[in-house]
Amino acid sequence: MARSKQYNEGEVIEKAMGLFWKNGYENTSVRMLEKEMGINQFSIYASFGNKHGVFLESIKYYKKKIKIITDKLKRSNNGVVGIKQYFYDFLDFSMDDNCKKGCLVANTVNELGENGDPVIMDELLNFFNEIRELFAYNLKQDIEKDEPTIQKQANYLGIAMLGLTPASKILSKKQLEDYIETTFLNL
Amino acid sequence: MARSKQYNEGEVIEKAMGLFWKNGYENTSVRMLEKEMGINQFSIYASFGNKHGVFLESIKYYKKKIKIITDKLKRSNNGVVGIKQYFYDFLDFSMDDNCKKGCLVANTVNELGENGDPVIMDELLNFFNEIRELFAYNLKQDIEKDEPTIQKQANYLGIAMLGLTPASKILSKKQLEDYIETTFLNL
DNA sequence: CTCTAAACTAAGCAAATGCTTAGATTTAGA
DNA sequence: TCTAAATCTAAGCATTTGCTTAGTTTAGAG
Repeated sequence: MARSKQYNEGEVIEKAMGLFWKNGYENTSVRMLEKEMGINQFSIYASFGNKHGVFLESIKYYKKKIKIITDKLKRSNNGVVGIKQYFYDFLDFSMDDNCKKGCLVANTVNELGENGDPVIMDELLNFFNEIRELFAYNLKQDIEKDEPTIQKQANYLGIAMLGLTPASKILSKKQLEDYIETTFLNL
Repeated sequence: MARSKQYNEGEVIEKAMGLFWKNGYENTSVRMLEKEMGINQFSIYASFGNKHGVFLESIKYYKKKIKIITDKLKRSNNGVVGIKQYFYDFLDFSMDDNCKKGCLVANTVNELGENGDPVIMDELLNFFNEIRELFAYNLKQDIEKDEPTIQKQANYLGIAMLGLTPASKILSKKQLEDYIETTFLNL
């Protein structure tokens, strides 16, 4: 009946996500997206409505991408040892040819703060809570821990995870590794 | 000989810092600064050169402002107990009529990343190191600790401090307090 | 008081922003 | 093969960005 799209929406969103991850929301312009995604502005607006829409899809794509390491943690059965491995896996995940991008979710929380769009902020808080619950699930494998301890430690590890993002932007890998080691010392 | 300035540079920088702290660098426009500082754009450029200059002065002013709580830590003689109090003091410091602004330094690290202006990034890294050294100084008061332990713990606490900023933007005060408690459990 | 040098106001600059629209191009079904 | 519908290109829209400049006001030395 008519012409078909000459691009794959998933593929172009992956590229968009890369830009947002590296530069943040405001510091990524539609012109930059156009160039990186390899399609015209018209096509961007036709597929995703507006810049906000491209960003929301990018967040979803990020979650899909990070699923590789969260699934690994889900399969792990070592309690706190598995979570510690998750921290190291995340360091690799967030490092892209020596460019420290941190976590897209943490970056966005930092940029938009509490004045950010409610739809986006809700998405981000949900992501944080999923990770926290996953930590709690794994901590339960350490049989000696009671429920209040598990919840406190899961919360602690969630925030420690968030902290890795600003830290990774100014510190050396050695310092980050020392940090992870000390973080898990008293659990 | 000529007209004198009708504003105090320190006073207007305090207001500028408030905006940068709340909104970040890119999300604060010169028009917004003009309004908040209460002076014309011409005066801004006459006093500080450009937006970048206003921001640098704002960072310096922030350091001066946070000195109140770092000085308190310097005077403290309780080792790790004093540092823990510093964490709580910082929570109060960064909370402004229920608006969670985090730490201006951490915010900027997050926004600009490693692509940020070298002069600014240097200023930020210096600030982090000063805090880390202050932590080390206080940790030395705990006589049972050896030097390598002190350095690792100081690094750990510095990053934990950084993490408080993204965390404060989505989590409750209770969660942040739990986090601080767990952070200091095994030090 | 006068005069000059600095500080003021406000209009305006080019460039970049998010988004739209007019028109050419392509493709699949009649 | 023709036609209609969806895609594409690229120019252009109003607004905002950081910064400048022309022209007025003001204060203090002589």
